[in-house]
Amino acid sequence: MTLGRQRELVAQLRELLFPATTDECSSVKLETGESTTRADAVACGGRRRRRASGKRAWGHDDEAAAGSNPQPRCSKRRKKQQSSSLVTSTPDFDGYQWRKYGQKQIEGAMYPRSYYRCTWSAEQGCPAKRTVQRNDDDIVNGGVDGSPPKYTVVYVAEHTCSANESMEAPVILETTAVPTTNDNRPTDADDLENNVAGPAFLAPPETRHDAAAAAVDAASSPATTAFTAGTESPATSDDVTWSSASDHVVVDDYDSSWMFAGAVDDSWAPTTPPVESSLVQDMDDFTGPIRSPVHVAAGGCWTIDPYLLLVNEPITNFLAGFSF
DNA sequence: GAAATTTGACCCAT
DNA sequence: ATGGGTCAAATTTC
Repeated sequence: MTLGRQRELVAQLRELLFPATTDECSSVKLETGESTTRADAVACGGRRRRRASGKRAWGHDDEAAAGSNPQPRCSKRRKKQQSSSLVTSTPDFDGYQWRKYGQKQIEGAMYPRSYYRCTWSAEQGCPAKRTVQRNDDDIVNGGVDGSPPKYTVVYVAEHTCSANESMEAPVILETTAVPTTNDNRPTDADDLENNVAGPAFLAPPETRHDAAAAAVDAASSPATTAFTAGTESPATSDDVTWSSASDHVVVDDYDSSWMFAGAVDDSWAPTTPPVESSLVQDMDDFTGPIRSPVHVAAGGCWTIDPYLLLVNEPITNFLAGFSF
């Protein structure tokens, strides 16, 4: 593979992983499409729904809701809005913090679709949303060969939230469990911790708990574990079995896991041999966030360090995990 | 008690 | 009429 080709693939990957950071960081969206939303539809009379058989008396709800929701829903027509989608086995690791606001069983789909909006949608009016749905073919591919389940993630609208935690902190694209102590890391890694994944981005305990479920979920891959901070797992872990093989970092060329595992290891300890199992934390022992230096600041946006991507060769294998 | 998630109802586009 | 997206009360979790 030529360097140029690799860079091209890196650019594509960046688009996939940061579909919302389009202004400075990207200009192309892969697999773009149209989706609908009411969130930013035209202003109108502000009609509000009323439950026919509410679980609670409504009476005051119109006023209360109007007070809590400064931008009452008022659309008469859904506005077409551009979206981008990708297929990934690690849907959580997109660098933003999301709050789930709904889940629905989709007609003809085996798994429900989860709806998320930016955590800062209320505070900052960020319109970004996404849906996550596990692919149907997981029942065939995921359960037999041990490959992680794939999720189709559709992003709608771009983040307008300012330089808050979601941007200051990078994507936690970690797929390996790394001790949170600094003992095993060089100074530059410490800097990365402080600057890239500072305390501001540490997920609240409950979120980390959910992320742990995601980790277990992603751990269905024989080679890796996954973890994130700030997002919750769209998948349930009840259909996942924990693999003890995750105790070891193994570069897996099947999906994205290989990249982050290997890349992280190389960057966190550039002068040392590949991480040993002793450096990898058992999920059972995991108590803190996992940080990844895979993403670096570039032009005000968080992006992927091309070097780290190029550390490992089989990038095409990784990219094959996405749908183009 | 606060925050996040769950879940059934509601609403709109097709 | 129906499917999909959203709301918001109830529930769960910490």
